[in-house]
Amino acid sequence: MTDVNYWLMKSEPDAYSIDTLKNDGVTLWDGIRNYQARNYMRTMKKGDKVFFYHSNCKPPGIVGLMEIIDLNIVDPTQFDQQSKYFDPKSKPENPRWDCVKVKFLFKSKTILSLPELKILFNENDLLVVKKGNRLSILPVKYNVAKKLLEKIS
DNA sequence: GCCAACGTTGGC
DNA sequence: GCCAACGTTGGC
Repeated sequence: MTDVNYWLMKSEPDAYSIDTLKNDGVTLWDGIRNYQARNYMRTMKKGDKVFFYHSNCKPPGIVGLMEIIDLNIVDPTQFDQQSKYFDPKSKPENPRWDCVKVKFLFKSKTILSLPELKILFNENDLLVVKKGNRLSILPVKYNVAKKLLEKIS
């Protein structure tokens, strides 16, 4: 076993793409407004690896790998009235949403598309292949992660 | 653009 | 606490 955990995080490439992350190097993964996704983030550890998934695009799929470098950061967008992620119910003395900081590691040599993922895995192995799955942050099992890494490296 | 899945909200 | 209505995600 290993103490590194693996995750998958989705982003629409129009909003934030793997190329933008490659250019930025590091970024704050803000705007998460789903409790289950937030709770997964709270269990992350520094050094965990994250598959970057492009959603709502053609084709959707895994486009790269990143690493968790910082944890438990209060999401600043929840207090920003100009932000689409502004949450009027969240109070600075008791913030509702937090986020992690990630670092770019590498781009997939070729995109590992959702159709390919569906051939390789069932929904018990990898939740992103489940029809109607809307969770933007998912845990990835170690043996599944190993297989994914082989495919994108 | 459609719609399935499912989380959230609010009336009661 | 139930549940219908509504909103969002995201594949197709």
